[in-house]
Amino acid sequence: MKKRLSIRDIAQQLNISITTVSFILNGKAKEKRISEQVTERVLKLVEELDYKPNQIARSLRTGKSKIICLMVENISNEFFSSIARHIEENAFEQGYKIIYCSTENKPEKTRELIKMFRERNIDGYIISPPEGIKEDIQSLLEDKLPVVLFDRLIPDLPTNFVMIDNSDATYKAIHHLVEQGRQKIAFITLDSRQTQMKDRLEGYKKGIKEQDLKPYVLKVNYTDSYAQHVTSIATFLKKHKEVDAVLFSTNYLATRGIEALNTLNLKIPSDIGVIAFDDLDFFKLYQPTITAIAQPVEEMSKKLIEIILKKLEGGREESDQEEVVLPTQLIVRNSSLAQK
DNA sequence: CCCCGAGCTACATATGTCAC
DNA sequence: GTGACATATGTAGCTCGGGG
Repeated sequence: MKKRLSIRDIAQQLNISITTVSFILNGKAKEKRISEQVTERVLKLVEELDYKPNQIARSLRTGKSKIICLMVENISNEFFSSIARHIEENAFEQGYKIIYCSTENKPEKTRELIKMFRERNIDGYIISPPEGIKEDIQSLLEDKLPVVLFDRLIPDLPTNFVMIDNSDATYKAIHHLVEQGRQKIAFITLDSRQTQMKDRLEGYKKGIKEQDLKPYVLKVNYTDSYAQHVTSIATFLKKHKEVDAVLFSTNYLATRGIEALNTLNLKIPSDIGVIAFDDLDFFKLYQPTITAIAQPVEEMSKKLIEIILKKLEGGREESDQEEVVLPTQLIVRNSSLAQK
């Protein structure tokens, strides 16, 4: 069995100490006043032998892994994957790597993932938490591990977070639909106690109440399949034929909802107006184009990584909690416009 | 007193060794 | 067979020695 090259091999081959090699590889040659000759010889040999420091050993010594985990609901969702992409890029620039994983909104799976990350000495946690993991997050906080939540909060647990103004987002959407002459506006959402879902519902209700309209709300199960969602939405709309506009609380409910409208042969926007949450590429390309509530993905990502790095590098200075709430933008397209 | 760099140790965990 | 103790792993950070 071939043994992996270690820093010791480099040192022995050049007849210098391990420490010297370590200094040079960590960019401290100047600071430690190591001669240019030695520095060069080390770098050359490292290159020749293609030596790579053992990250496990390194993290054993330093207690740092230079890895941040990003736990999202579902990495295949375009919203989360584009957040992930931006975070990865920002982290990479700072010498950090990202590990993604999907919680699937399951507390048991999330718990196991957090446990695994702790055992692997992961430096920081960026999490969009499912319900039921308050204790786990709390224990991370107690151990002074850098944690930032995003997309949703855990009620009664003070943490760093980056969010959007969910209630304002749906409120503005209702306002726009009313402006376009819609009067029977339905809200299709998840049966969920997650804060972002509660807030989106609240914004809807506020808008409806202010306009003195009748609320139409459908709550579907998160765990239901694609087909089940399509059926539930179609059934709901068949039952409430007077509905003339639909606001969807997530991007996947919107795509499934559009499919439901197609099965019912309802035309957008003449029969029914549509607004989706999140600005997916699909909504720009679909005919008619779909009006969408866009989250500031780039800014959210930037903030997230900024906060986590600040906690990471800033030592243990008991810096206060960072609470960021960003505005959304309603991107008006054809699906919500008034009919002449 | 400075410069260069060698030597030692902590870190977490698994496996080995030895006395009983 | 069991429990106690020793050793090995790769690295970074600190201390300090030796030569000038």
